[in-house]
Amino acid sequence: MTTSRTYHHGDLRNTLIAEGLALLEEGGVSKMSLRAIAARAGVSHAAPKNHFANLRALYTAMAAEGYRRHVAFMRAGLPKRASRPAKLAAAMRGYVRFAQEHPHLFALMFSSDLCDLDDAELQTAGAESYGVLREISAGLDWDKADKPHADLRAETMIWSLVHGFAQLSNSGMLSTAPDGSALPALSVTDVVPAFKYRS
Amino acid sequence: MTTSRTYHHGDLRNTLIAEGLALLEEGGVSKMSLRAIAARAGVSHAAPKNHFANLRALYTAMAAEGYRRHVAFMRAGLPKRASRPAKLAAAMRGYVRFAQEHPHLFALMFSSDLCDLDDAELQTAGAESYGVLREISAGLDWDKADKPHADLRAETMIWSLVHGFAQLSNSGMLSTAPDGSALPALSVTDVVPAFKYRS
DNA sequence: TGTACATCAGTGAACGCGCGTTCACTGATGTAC
DNA sequence: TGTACATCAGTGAACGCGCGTTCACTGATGTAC
Repeated sequence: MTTSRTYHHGDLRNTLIAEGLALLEEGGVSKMSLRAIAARAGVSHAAPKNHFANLRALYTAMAAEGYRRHVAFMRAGLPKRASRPAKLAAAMRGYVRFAQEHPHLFALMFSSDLCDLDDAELQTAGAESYGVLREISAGLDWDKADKPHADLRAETMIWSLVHGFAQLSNSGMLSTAPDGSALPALSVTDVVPAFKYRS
Repeated sequence: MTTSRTYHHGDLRNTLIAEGLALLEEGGVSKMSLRAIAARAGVSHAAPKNHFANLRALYTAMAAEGYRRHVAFMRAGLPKRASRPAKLAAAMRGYVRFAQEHPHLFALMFSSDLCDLDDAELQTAGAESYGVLREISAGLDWDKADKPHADLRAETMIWSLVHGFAQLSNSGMLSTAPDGSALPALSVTDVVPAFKYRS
């Protein structure tokens, strides 16, 4: 947002996405509305119509931006020259750390209630995020590598594991036992099965 | 709902929970409201106040009932006399099948936006559900069983795996590849690492 | 067995609120000549 | 370089809607005597 305001904003589309994400991080889904986001962007609540057909389209664009940040998070922690297992561990930790640091955004990215999950831009961004785990887990050799679809099973296992861990962690279910007592903090990598790579 | 209606309903509390769950299954979270549930129960929308302080309390009671059904689902598929690995596989499949057959209820049960996750009744019901997996994965011996918190790590791995698999499955992300092509259908048990039991 | 009365669990109208959307409008910008 | 004009991207008021909540009320039930 520039200090010298003009009648025309200049970059309202991106500003709406950015302010929407900021509002989401602060207050969660329940605090988001077209009016609140427009107000934060310093614009009347009818202005977004020029850039997004409806609220759902704005949420979808926010989710796509979420995936881009998600990819960046995973890539940021990836050591350049390291063993593949070390890279996999880094990517898994990045996945979970993103979810933990941006719980509301993480939830938005998987919410069919709020986003159009079939949107092309969202699909593209999501595919790139998924691709990070996919690449690293290709050729991952574990107990059932002889069974069909070895690579698919490996990437599905890794993805389920990090995704479930992230969700449960965000629900507070990994830090407190059913009886209410505190649990020792586990990392997602404490919970990956043993494996090696075929190649 | 009885056919001969009286002024006093007789079992409105349970009816509200049941009709709320029915509405949730049919239309998802966005179709739920106090007014809609009351109308479904054949009662004015002020009547629920006598049984639930607010909407959140009703949602929380619905989620608790969800956990009870969740437990029943997992237990229903458990073979009485079978190896522990076979029991674990059955419980995992029950967990995922529940989520797939009741996606909206499953989402409600983990939603801090809608439910009071600290509610005593909800905690009790949730602990029993968690307990099923916990019991079966106690003593599960996998690659890192010598490391600390072996049992905690085992149950966390199993839980993360089934939970993540269920979530991703419900988001449609396990049936369609990033490029849009169809994927072979995997079961959650295709994705569990090898293990044996210590005892 | 009948009556009085407190309590419980409903009714239905009204309230205020925030929402997304619509609409006539207007200021700013870019282009043609 | 100046003017006319189309187009773009805003404004702000108004709309209707569904929501949860409140409130005075009333019918049904249970209990005391």
